[in-house]
Amino acid sequence: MSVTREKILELGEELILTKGYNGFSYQDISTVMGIKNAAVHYYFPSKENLGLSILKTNAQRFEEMVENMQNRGFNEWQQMEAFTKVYIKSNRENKICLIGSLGTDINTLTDPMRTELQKMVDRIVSWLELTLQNGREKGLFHFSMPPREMALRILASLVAGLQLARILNKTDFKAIHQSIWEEITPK
Amino acid sequence: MSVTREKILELGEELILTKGYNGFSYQDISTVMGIKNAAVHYYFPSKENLGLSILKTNAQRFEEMVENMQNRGFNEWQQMEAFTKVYIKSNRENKICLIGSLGTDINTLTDPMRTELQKMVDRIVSWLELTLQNGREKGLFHFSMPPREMALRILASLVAGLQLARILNKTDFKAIHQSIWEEITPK
DNA sequence: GTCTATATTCCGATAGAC
DNA sequence: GTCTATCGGAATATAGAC
Repeated sequence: MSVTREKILELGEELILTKGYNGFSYQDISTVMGIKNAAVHYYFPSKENLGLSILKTNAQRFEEMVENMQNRGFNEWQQMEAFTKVYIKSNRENKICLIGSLGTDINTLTDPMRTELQKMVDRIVSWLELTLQNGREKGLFHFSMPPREMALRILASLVAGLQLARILNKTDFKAIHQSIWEEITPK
Repeated sequence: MSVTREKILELGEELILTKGYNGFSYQDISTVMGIKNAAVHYYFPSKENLGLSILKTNAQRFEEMVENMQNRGFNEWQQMEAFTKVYIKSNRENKICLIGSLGTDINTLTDPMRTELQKMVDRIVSWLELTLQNGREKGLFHFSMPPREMALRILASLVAGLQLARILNKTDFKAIHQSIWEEITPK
């Protein structure tokens, strides 16, 4: 696959996470790369096309991470740790996550993008739910509410944690991150 | 104050909560009102001007709510309930909140808007922190982490709860809302 | 296959009509 | 004071050059 195409995908994702889907243009990408904005249209005919590709890349990245963790024999606690570490990295880089960013703009997206976003979030919540449930059965986690409720609550905390940290202070994300672990760690 | 101006403020806020700050235009407002887009510029010379007014209106609305609750002698539990009810209403109307919406677009906002947003969120977190702390001292709430940590965690859950609910399913917000109360209700 | 010149539409904003 | 006609520029996208 072309290196230019890869670079466009990378820049596009970064722009969605920093300026929002409706807050960046092909110009933003092309000027950084030293080409004309229309050159970007060669690789991604429409902005929706680019957005969709970024979404699919992310969904795939998630699947690879899960697969990789299972190949390495990570237990549920280690898997949760790896998942939250992705968010810690985003916070360090002043980025929010794809879910929070596209969640804001969802009503301006086309159906294919909306569907892909739903699919990805649904998959992440299901994985979180299963990981929490299995981990609790093994005594790695402690909580009393239904696993899906806990999964949604943790994901929500992480997603908006990044947004709040960008508005207020980076260290506020650490507090939110810590509170999650305080809630599920066995006493 | 002019009724046209009021209507513009109302529509502008709704658009920020449904399509995002960079996802709506003066056209969206003017067509609904049956006027030309330039007429909106008479009341709000620039989009930043409109955004700032919407932010200040919201901050003021929050202060009025707090004042009103204290005048009525609401205890901390009742105050928290009233606060979360605002989010339940937003969820019913398929809207996210101003914090989540502008949090996504923060890097595309002007300094005055960013400052106003920070001020508002800071105020809400401080109020939440104090309410949680006082309520805990009275035995109305039960939690072990620092009040500010809990305040950030609850706000994050509410903010992204709306975003997740819009992506997945309205009922998912109810699960998140319930999990908050399960966490702070004394056993 | 890769990119540029160019078209089209829409956005935010100004000057001026009533 | 209230609104419209209109502008300059930016955004997305196409046709065609190399």
